[in-house]
Amino acid sequence: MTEMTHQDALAQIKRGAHELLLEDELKQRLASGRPLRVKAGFDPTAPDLHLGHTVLLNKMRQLQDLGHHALFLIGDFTGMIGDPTGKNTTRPPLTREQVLENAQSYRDQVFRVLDPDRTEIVFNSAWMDKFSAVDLIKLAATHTVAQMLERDDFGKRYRGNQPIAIHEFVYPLVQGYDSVALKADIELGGTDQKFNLLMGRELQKHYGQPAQCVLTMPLLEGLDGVNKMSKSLGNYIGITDTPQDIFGKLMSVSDELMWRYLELLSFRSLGEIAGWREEVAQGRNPRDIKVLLAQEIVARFHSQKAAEDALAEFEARFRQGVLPDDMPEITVASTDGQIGIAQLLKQAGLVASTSEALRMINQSGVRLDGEKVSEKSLQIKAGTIIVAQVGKRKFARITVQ
RNA sequence: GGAGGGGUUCCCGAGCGGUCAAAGGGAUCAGACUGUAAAUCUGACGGCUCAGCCUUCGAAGGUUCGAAUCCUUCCCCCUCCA
Repeated sequence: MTEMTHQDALAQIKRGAHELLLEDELKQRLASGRPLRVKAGFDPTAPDLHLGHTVLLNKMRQLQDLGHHALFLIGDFTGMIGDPTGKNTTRPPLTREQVLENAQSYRDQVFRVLDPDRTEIVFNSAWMDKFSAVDLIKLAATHTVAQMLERDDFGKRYRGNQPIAIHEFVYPLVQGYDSVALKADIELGGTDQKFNLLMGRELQKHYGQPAQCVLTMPLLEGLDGVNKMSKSLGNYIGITDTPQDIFGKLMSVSDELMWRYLELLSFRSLGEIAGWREEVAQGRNPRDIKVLLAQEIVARFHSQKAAEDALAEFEARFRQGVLPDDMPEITVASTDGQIGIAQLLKQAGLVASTSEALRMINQSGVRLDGEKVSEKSLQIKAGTIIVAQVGKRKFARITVQ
C-alpha cells in the first residue's frame, strides 16, 4: 500500500468516531500492512442487538473491509462476575448452556453487519477459566483503588455514597487482560468504555506487549433522545424488529435526534447529509429526510422492497387512517356467552390489566371497529369478530369464542 | 470493633399514629394539537367481579380501635472513627 492509501484508511476509520488514541501508533500499524487484530467486547446476556450496537459494528465492518481481522469477544466470564455498570449488582449468573445459546443468537444477528470471513468469535472464559487466584491477585495488584476511582462512574458513585462492590473493580481488569490474551492491535468501544479500553493498554504494557490503540464510538441516544439506546430502557430499535416497527420508530424520533441518527447510522456521505440540513433550513419538511433515513435502515436489515412497503403502509395508516393489514389475530374465551370489554382487552394483550383497560376507556383511547368505546360495562357476545384498538398503535383482530 | 444516617409505589424523593394507594418531579400511557416529530396543554398512572373491595411503604413479629409512621428481631446500604 502507498502512503496515500494509509491516509485514506485513517480518515475512514476516524469518520464518526469520538476519539482515537493514539493516532500515530495506529498509523504505524497500518503502515505495517498486516491485518490488524480488532477487538470489541460484548456482554453475553443481551443477544438482541439494536441500532446502538450497530454504530460499533459498522465501524468494525469498515475495518474488515480495509482488510483487518475482527475479534468478536463474548464476555462470558465477565458476565458471570456480574454487572459492572451499577444497577443490577445481583444479576444471576448464566449457565454454560445459556451462554452458548446467546452466542448463537449473536452469530445470527451480528453477521447482518459483519463479514463472517474476517470475524473470529471468542469467549474470555477460554483463558480466564484457567486463571488461578494467584494470577488474579497479581492482576489486581497492577492497579490501585485511586486509579479505579478515576473511572467516571466509579468516581461518581463513590462521591455520591453509592455502593461499589469489590468485584466491580475486577471487571475492567479482566476486560483489559482480554486484550493481552488476544494480542489486540486496536479495541473498539463506546465512549463509556474508555477507561476499560485504556486498561487494556496498561495491562498489555505490563505484560510486555505493544499497547493497543483505542477507538471510541459515540453512544447512540435511544428513541427518547436522552438516554443511551438500551433494551432495558425500552427506547431501542432492534435489528430484528419488523420493517414496520423499524420504520415507525424511526419516524417517531425527534427532528433533532434525526440528525444524530443520520450521522451515526447512515452510510450516506457527510456531504449529502450536510446538504439536507441546508434544505431543511430553507424550509424543506424534516419529515421527508426522516423517511429517507427510515428507508435506508429498513433496507439494510430487511430489503429495498420491505422499505417501500413500510413507507406505503405508514402513509396509508397515518395519513389516511387506514387500519393496518396485518395485526395479531387473537381468540378470547367468553363466559355465559359474552365477555366484558375490560376482560376482552386484557385477554387480547392490548392492556396489562383490567384497571388499565377501564382507564383507557375513560380517556377515550379504546375503539372497536373504529368506533370509540365510552361504555365501561359494554359486553361483547360470543361469536363476534372485532377489531380492537387501544391508543394509536395497538391493534388486534379478536374472535370471541 | 465503635458512633451516626438510611431502606417508601418504574426511578428520584416527601410523609413520621388516623383525612395515605401515599405530596412533588421524572419516566410512561391516553386525549388535544401535528409531520404517528418535538414542544405545549389536559388527564391517567397497584390490582380486582371497579361509586366497592383487596394487596403495597426492606423482612418477620408486636403495641393500638387504627401503623409507611411506635416497639422488637433480622436483612441490606452509606458516612465518620478504629
